[in-house]
Amino acid sequence: MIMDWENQQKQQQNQQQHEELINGNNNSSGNNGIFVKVMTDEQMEILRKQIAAYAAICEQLVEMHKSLTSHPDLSGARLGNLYCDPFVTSVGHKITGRQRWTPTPVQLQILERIFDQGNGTPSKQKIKEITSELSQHGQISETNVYNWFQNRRARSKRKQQVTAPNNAESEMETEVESSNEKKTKSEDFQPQHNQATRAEDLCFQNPEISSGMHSVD
Amino acid sequence: MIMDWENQQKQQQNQQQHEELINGNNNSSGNNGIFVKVMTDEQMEILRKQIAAYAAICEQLVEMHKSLTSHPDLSGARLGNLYCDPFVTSVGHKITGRQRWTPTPVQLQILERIFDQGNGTPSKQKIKEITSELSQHGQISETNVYNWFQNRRARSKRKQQVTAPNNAESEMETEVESSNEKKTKSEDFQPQHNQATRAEDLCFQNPEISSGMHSVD
DNA sequence: CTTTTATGAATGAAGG
DNA sequence: CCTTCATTCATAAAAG
Repeated sequence: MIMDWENQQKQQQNQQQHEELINGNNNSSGNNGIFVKVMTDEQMEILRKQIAAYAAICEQLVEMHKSLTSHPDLSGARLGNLYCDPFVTSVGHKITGRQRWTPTPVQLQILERIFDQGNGTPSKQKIKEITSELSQHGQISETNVYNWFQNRRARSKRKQQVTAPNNAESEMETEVESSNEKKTKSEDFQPQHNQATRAEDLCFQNPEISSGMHSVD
Repeated sequence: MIMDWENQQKQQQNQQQHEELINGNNNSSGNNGIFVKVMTDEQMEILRKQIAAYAAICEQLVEMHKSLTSHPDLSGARLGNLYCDPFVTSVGHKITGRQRWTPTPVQLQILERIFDQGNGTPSKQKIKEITSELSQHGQISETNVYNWFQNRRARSKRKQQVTAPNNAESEMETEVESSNEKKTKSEDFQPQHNQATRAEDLCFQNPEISSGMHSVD
């Protein structure tokens, strides 16, 4: 469930691998069950609802916030103070200080979006704009943005190189890649047991996934 | 400000569904093949991040309200209900875990041997060779080898660092920050204090909020 | 089963 | 741009 993912994001919890056994739940025919990563319609629907729930919560919170804050000064920068955690106040020094920037999820999404827009050349001016926008979502500098794009491109390239190192002279279909290489992980290594079936593209990047997803049924 | 998350929604990515007909060619006993959605690892990763982003946003908003309103229970409790999703249980567990390469004893032995030979930087070509050799003893990829050497070197170095500094230990009051002391780098960005909007780092990290928000099960 | 540790992998930043 | 390093994250394995 969702919780598991969040736990992963936070700290190490024990968790175990789980592969869905297809056809294991609705059919007892002699179908020996293959292990793949797969979602049934039911699960898709569940996921959709879950995400929709998140979206709804966000909306509600935004609304609540809007109505609750009739004071203009309460918004924006003030929010940062919410995060005054015991660490900072107690030491006020370097304990909490992480020396390297880490993009917030929101920032990351924006960055990814910009990256996917194809304008592979983040010009100096562009960087400024982006930085400006992102700074509304957390501390950031132009250097951070620059580095991010630099790394993003390099690594996306390297990954492609691994994926298709076989073509030397024949030109492949060099389209469709921009949308394809937004993924960030999962390399070419083979898990010891079994590899999942491959499929075409599925893009869940958009929160409006909900409308898209249930159209399948 | 923070809830500019509408921006995220603007990101119109091409999203499409893909249905995989599993066992559709056989199995006509009652149910003629079921449609399921197959997701690749990358897609799973994307989804995971997407949801994590939502989670982070929601958490931030929740915190925000707790502070802005005098009734922390108001927002908190209400929100909890939104998560009461009866369906979650049907998915039950995580859909897919990320898997990682684990060197076989033989592979490990070979790697250690090569590492001890002193060649600190296995070039790309070298990596290929090593990978080739190791693949005879189990599933492996160049990336795995690359990572292994990276990690091996880094950790070997760190260990030395801990063992070596036995000289001039006069004021070992605040130890462990040895690497931090010489961190006179250009702090282009502000080491964030109260402005942080990163859920991973601060108060949101504790499971309490999570459990509060996810009153599933 | 839960907690801890070891380690593969991801990634921001520096160097060239 | 590309490579390398340092740090952090996530998880398989080990310990309790």
